[in-house]
Amino acid sequence: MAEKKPFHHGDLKRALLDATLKLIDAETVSGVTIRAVAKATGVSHAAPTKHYSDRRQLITAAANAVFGEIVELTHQRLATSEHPARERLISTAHVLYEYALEHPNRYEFIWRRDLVDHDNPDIMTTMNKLYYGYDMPVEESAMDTGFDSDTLAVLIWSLVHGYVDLRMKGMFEERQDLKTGQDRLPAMIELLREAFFRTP
Amino acid sequence: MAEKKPFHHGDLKRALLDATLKLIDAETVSGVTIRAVAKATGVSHAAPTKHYSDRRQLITAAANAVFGEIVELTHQRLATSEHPARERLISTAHVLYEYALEHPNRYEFIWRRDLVDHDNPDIMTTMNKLYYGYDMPVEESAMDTGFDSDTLAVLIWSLVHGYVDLRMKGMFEERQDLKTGQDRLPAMIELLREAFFRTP
DNA sequence: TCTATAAGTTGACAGTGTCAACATTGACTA
DNA sequence: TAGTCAATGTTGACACTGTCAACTTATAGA
Repeated sequence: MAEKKPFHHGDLKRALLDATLKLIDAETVSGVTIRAVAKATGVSHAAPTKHYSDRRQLITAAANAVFGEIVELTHQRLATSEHPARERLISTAHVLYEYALEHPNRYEFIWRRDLVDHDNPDIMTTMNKLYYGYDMPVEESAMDTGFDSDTLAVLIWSLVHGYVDLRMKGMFEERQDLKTGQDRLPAMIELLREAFFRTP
Repeated sequence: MAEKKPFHHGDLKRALLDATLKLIDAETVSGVTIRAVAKATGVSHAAPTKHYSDRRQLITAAANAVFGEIVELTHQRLATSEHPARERLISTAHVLYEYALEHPNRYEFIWRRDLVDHDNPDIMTTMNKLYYGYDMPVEESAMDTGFDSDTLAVLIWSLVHGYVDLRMKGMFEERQDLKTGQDRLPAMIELLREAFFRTP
């Protein structure tokens, strides 16, 4: 019990990142102050600046970690999902959807332009992996249905992101007529299935 | 030129709101500090607290003004749009889209839960007017196409909002394969037209 | 005319990010 | 093995923020 505080932390950079994610989960990204992260890691208030030059850099690193998780889950899901292209496409949509519902605070902050530097090299690398995961089934689906693949990709992305975003913001709960059905994505997916994938 | 500063401003509450919107347009919502708004209005740093108890209340008032504008535009557009329900529905989508592209900073901040109190009575009143504008053509379209109207409404909202949101965040510019087509909503709308509105 | 109160001002406080100056440690080199 | 230097951490300071209490000024109504 004598070994209290070694001057050097060992892996402070990683520890700061973990503390940041924990704070985001617990009290949204606005709870992430440099000083709070430092305190949570048991280190002086200015120590983080030695590893992350900025608050923005710290939060950007956290966003990169989150995007990484989503990439991982997407690739996993694609590896195990059914063959037909339309089902693979829908699977990728569900990954995003489920992650957002399970980690709302994380899903919210990764899109904050003021807090996350989306031009950061690491982020861009992660993003490309993400695109790769989504593009594959999109291409297949497009060939299947005869629709323009770019448009189809943007449509799926927009639809899922938009629904998740608005839902997290409580838009749909306010409406009396929409109050009942909480989980509306399945219905929307079904509607898309009918619309896009019915054989003519 | 002698009449410099009357102690009472006259309509400071309104002036503060205008200054807030101007700041949002000029440098995003993060530029809206109480003190900056006060200075822009030529008033002391604590004066705003007499009209808006909080920074949050001030920004909420600004959001209410923006939602009001969107309501106004929606109703205008519906009054002049073509009769077929599908076209009226698409018109409402375009209102949101065009407003967002013209005033990106405004469209961005109105959804910020941490800055805007969406439970505020004024906001809720404005929201209801907004829903009313969208619901009317949705109902008609649903009857036209045989799809569930709630699902259709959520789908349109989600799609437009999602596209606008992701586009503003630069998601689509990063992709080499999507770099060319900047304005992709028309194509998506066309795709929806084909998918939903083709007569079976 | 008097007075309560709405509307503004001033000064203070704690919390924030960030920087410069200093202290400690460990790794590399001679 | 000794010595040095860069990396890592600490401390103290600064300007800026939102917010509050205490004070001042002007206005509306009795």
